[in-house]
Amino acid sequence: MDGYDKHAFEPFAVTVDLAVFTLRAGALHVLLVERGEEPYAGQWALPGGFVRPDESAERAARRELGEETGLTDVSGLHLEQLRTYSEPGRDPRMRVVSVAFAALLPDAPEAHAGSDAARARWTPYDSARGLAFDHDRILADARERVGGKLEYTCLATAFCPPEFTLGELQQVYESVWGTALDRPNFRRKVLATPGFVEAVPGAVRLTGGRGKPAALYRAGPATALHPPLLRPTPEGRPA
Amino acid sequence: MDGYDKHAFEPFAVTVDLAVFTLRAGALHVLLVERGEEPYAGQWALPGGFVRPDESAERAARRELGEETGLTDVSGLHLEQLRTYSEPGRDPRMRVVSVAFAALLPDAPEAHAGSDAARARWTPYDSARGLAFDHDRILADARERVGGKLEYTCLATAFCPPEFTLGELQQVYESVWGTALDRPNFRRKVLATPGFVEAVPGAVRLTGGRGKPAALYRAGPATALHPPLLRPTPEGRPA
DNA sequence: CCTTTAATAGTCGGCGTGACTATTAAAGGG
DNA sequence: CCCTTTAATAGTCACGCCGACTATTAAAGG
Repeated sequence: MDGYDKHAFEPFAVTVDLAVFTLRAGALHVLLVERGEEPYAGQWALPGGFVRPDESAERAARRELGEETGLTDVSGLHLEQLRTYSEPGRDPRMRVVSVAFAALLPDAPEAHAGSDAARARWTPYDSARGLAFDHDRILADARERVGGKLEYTCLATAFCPPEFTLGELQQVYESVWGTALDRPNFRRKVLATPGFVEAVPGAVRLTGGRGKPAALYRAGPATALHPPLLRPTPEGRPA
Repeated sequence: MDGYDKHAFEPFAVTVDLAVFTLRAGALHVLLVERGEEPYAGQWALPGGFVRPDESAERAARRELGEETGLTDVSGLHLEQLRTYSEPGRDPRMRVVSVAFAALLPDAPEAHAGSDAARARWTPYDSARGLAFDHDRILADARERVGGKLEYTCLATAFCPPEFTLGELQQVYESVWGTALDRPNFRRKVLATPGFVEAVPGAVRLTGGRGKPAALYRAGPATALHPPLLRPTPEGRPA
């Protein structure tokens, strides 16, 4: 922040990159766009774009989110700054630093190819490899961050529609963490956390097949989880 | 990352800002510099500077850290990217986005005024208010992040010299969290976590006054804490 | 009406942890 | 040289959370 008059001011391009997650058929999916131009033409990449001079990175990210998903209202969606990637050479053409964001969508509307991309597609997380630039790394960082936030925040409800069943909420955790959870224990934990979810009186959702319909819940006012809901460790990681 | 040919490329200045913490006399201190030029001339600010064209933000932060602290070797110090601040207008002169970092120092060598700053000083955290730009906000975010990381990582040893007592380690937690901890419980917890600390056989440190000298420990190989060492909640925060 | 499916309710033991008390070790003063 | 002081170290106890598991209930479909 200091020394404008002593050092030369070096211009950078500033972009945002978005890791947009959603759940489809119980599996974690991420929004990818196919690049139409060199470099990496024809390869898949995270959606993103330039930050305009009159907007913050957060605002640019939300604007891009609307453009790429085709959603008309993205104001309520959870958008979280991950970190900034600034290695020289991460873009072969010019010096560009990118502020990465993670976003969570309840439903998955069909992707709209933005102005710059050839195509856009929801891709299962496990199939999203070999992305352009350093986007493999960004995507992995995003998933790790979201997984961690599920532990100690109420973020999981951001993946769900306004009214959801506890089973659906559990699927959020299982998909992001990649582990199975015990249903009664999950239920007990969620209901014991004040303000996490609140019951919608009398409302039920048919499971599609047979069996008892599940009760519906809404996201509560709480944002933090005390105590946290820790993901099962495949044996503690000492290092 | 897309659309270089369709949108105008807008240049930004990219800087790093550093929240450098240390412990002095058992209290959390932060490194501040006095601005020599407008705007905010005469006010205190976080140290920082421009990212050069050939370096990443991390590298720029480490370079600035060396310049401002006067330390000859900053390679082993913990440096962590916080987030990026990009609000238009956060600098009245030009469009500048700043990548903020937090750093932890074991000892507190006297501060060297960098090339750009009038003075540099270690300041008690509680007295560090009214900083230039949005640095009040950055500093608060940094403290919150460091406090959180103490819960589930072994970061606390980064505040300590190579060999330290458990009492010193406890002071790290108490200073950053601003709460008192029960000594026997803290000791039990730390020693029960494999790889957090390892005893230095036979070595002791005089406490300065009377009383039994404390045993010395070194930082262990672990980086994560399982289970976490949660800070006492002044009654759970539901919202 | 019976079967099926899944939600919901309840139990039990272990472990981590907060609160607390007791003991030990060593430095410094008299 | 002993005795006081100071702080480290050891140990106890009960509560609460949580993982693992079993039992019951409710409703849809054949």
